Amino acid sequence: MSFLPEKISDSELEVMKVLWEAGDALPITEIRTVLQARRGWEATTVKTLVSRLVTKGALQQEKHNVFYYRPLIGREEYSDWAAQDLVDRLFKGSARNLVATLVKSEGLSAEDIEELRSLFKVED
Amino acid sequence: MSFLPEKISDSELEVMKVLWEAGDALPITEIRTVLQARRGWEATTVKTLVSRLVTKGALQQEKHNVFYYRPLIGREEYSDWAAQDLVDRLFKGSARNLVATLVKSEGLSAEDIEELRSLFKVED
DNA sequence: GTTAACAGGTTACATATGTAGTCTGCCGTA
DNA sequence: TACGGCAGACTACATATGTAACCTGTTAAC
Repeated sequence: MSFLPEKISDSELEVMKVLWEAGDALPITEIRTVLQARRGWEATTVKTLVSRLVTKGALQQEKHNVFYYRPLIGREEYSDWAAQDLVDRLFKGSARNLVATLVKSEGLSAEDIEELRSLFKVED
Repeated sequence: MSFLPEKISDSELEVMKVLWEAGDALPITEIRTVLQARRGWEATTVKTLVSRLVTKGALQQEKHNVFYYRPLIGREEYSDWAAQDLVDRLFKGSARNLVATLVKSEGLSAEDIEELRSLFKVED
């Protein structure tokens, strides 16, 4: 159940997102540029977060001219884990309860529901 | 969107759960008894967590012979918020994506899916 | 070739979190 | 009525997290 070496913090997650979006390993510069624009973070802040992620085993360093960083955890994988974690912590382990909550709380539009119905049909 | 005064940490959440389950305000003793059994926490640990929750505005103290603690945030309310937070942070703001993930990741049993279909019908 | 910018490494520092101890006063029981 | 236990208040301390500066060496541009 735990392909997650350690918890990824909120700020660290921002770094992961940049790499997931890129779909490829990136050098620090690239990551920094995105996060400077997106979050206003200083270069050193980004470097710290990246280092911590490497230590945690969430990123891998690849040496070229300069280090490139590659996610060792996929976005899907992480999202699945986070969803399951939420289910376990707050929905008594029942994914159904979570979905019911989303439906009731208007988190889903009519179109969403339409699309989900087809998803469910596939599952039959 | 934010009826949550501040973030509730994992350990603090355990305290909230005890009160949510009780469905009523409880004195420290009661909370401590449950968490000592459930998590092996010392009395002072429980007291610290309760204090922090009061400071955060998640619990209210009611003075009787002794303080009773009452949740100011309901479990439903918190769960809704946490679900939405997850959706925002990892599912691009689309609850549909989260549900799709749960379906794909086998988090839902055949019976779950059956029941959800009826939920969706109600939503029509 | 001298300088400006940046990579990589190290250090910093405040707040949050997990976990718990001390101290003081009251209250119920022997 | 003396004492043991617990409430409430305060303090403690390590690790995690958010955010960033400093230092040193390289590299690219002038």
